[in-house]
Amino acid sequence: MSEATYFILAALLDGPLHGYGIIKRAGEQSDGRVRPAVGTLYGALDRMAAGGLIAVDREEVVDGRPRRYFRVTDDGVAAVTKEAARMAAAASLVRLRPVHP
Amino acid sequence: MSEATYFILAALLDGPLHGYGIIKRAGEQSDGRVRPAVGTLYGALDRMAAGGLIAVDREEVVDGRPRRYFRVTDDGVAAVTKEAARMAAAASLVRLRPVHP
DNA sequence: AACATATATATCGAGTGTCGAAGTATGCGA
DNA sequence: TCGCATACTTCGACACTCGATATATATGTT
Repeated sequence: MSEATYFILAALLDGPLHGYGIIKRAGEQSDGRVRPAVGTLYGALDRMAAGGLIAVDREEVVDGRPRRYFRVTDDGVAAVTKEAARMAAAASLVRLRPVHP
Repeated sequence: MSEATYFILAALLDGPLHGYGIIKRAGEQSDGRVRPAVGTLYGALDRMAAGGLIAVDREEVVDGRPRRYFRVTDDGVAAVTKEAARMAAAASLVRLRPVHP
């Protein structure tokens, strides 16, 4: 799983969001460090929808602008949880590394 | 920093290694989950050497086969440490997420 | 003896993912 | 009125990863 995919799924864990909302949420959740580009977002969204990790929740029109809300599926929750464990393990590799004097 | 880059740097933290040794070490350190392909390895090695994260430690010939040992530089240690912190934070995003009943 | 596997490096093309720009459109604040 | 934030889509350029290929030796397996 790519990092963009991970942050997009993480952004959806608190409830359905539309594309632009996901970008903002990812930025908030990472203190501004991760801001997926639009091209990245919609590509990842398409792939994840095809893979069953997310689904279109609903479509609205607000102020004449369309909004597509996505929600994470059970498979998506499982995938992002597994990925978080994998990342934590990878981080420990360096962070908890034995000292070599 | 890509994941391959991260695992290659992590593999070098315990001392200089040659290319093939890095692939094996990455596999060991990740319980077989990460095995960079040769193409990935040499590409990453070139990029990191150009970026000053690693350097050629020495070159040997063992059993008629050449070996190039790489070592991580101070910049490389700093980079991989920073990346580990970033990954741990990203993992916490999902792992320590507040419960939404 | 023949074959597969492991060790070891290098390169190349194919595929995938990421980025930023461009295009389209509205509302709001300076 | 100008610029910025909001909002979606598509496109080309670029970077990264993979696996195959090439080359070569040693060891283990059938």
